[in-house]
Amino acid sequence: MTVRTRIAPSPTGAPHVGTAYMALFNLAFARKHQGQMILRIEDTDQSRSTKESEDAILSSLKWLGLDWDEGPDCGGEFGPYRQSERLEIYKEAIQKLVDAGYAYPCFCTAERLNEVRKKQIENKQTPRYDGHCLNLSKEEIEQKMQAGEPFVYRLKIPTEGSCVFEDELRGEVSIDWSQIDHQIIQKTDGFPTYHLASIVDDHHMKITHVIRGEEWINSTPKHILLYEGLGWAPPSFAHLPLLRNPDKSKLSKRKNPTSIDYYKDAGFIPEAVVNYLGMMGYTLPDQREIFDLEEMSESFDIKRMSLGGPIFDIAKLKWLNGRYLREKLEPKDVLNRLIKWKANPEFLGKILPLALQRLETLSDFFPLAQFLLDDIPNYTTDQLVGKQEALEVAKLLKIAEWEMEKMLNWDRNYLSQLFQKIAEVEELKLKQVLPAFFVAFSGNSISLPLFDSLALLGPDLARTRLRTALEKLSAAGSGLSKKGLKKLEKEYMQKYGNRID
RNA sequence: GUCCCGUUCGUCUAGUCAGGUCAGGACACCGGGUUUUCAUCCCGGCAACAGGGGUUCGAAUCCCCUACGGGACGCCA
Repeated sequence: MTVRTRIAPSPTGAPHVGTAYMALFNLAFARKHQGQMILRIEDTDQSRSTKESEDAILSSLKWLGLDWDEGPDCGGEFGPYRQSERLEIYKEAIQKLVDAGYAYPCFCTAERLNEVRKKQIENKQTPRYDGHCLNLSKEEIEQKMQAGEPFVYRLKIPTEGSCVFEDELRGEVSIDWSQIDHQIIQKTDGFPTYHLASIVDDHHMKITHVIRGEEWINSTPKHILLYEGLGWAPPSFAHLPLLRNPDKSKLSKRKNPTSIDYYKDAGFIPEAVVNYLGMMGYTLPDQREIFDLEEMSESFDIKRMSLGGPIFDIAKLKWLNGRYLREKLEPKDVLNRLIKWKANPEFLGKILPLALQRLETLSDFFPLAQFLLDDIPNYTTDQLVGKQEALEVAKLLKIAEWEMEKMLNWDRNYLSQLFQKIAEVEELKLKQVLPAFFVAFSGNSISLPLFDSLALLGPDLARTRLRTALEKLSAAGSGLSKKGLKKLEKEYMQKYGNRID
């Protein structure tokens, strides 16, 4: 039997290093066993999935050199590789599950479900569907469906006993069925949820080994049950540890740059990033620390994974990147990388119009442009705060961070509108709002036009700079307190609308 | 709250499966050397088996309990 693994990113945001991490290990495993890795797009959430995100994820993984054998871009024997194009297959599976008594329609409204959940939490129970629609008669179901009532399909969970499965890394895992919710497998919009779609696809795409994040352990019983209901043999499961923030929580963009694009923009080279990810939770048998995917694959043994969640340490990544630049690459290669990165006519050409009026000699150019080439510019907290109140500055920075997350398009126009809006809502003049941002983004109170610069800087570096500024304020004791942050968040939601993550 | 998973230097980890070398390496940090500065490079140092109980001649390693950390509990994935 050919080993087949997969990565299944959801195209709902920036390409995440966690996706790259999973891709790397899936790939190493597949390569070791002369198998294939496929890439499948899990776009069953119609409201959040975007083509832009899908393209960004594919191109980031390619940049890293983590390539797949079958996928939406290159096709393959078991396509299509985009779940939104496989709806008929899921419909069929759901019908099969209903017929076999493993799934049932549910007509409960969101309001009722919220209420039930609220009560359960109050009573310190695990929130779980109460089985209300399980008791509907055939006639009732038919009547409701005929009347066009919206409904979902749920998975029927055994009432007693437990699900025991084998995790390749952890051994036997046992979870009581009483802990498992009657998972929705088809939503009101007719789309399947992740759980259903992924197991149907894994089966049809002949996936033999599901290697995924630890966050999925608790839903594995649902998946096993789905396999059973469909009469299919489940693949083997291996749950890898999750990458962590320095505070040990799951890696998140609030606390750490998580976008692969950030590392690209900040001047890391793909080989070093991949190598670094490979040493998170894993060591080669001979303990060498410089290695590429091929070397890793040769000796790869998933059993060597260590299970404690590794903290993503940018300092070590930088050291490793440095070693690549001076040991693995020739100077001419470094030069080529530099050119490909930002030292090219396209990029510099975009900066030039912004700097031109400020030039007396050519030598004035690079100092002005420097902050667009830097990872993080240098400045003091005093410079950042200027003549304003430190706390006000912190609030503005935080609001901008939240607002930037809502941006669909990263261009000058949207950025300009963003700051206009903040000025308006905060009842300030734009020139009162901007000084701190000049310093946070450029390291200087005098700089190139802000919005144009930000457009060139890109969302990932921009966000990191905001976070750095906020951290500087906190370190100086003049940042937002936990309480202050909560209050600000509340005010923000009133004045600017909901936040998105 | 309930359940699941985890726990070796500050961080990444080797050693655990087949109990028996001063618990090894790397990052960071500190000190020294090379270098006109800095960086690189070289040398040295600091620093860990979460706690308790068992099993054993012997436990980081096997078993149990506790603590701590993380994750899951969505018509998200």
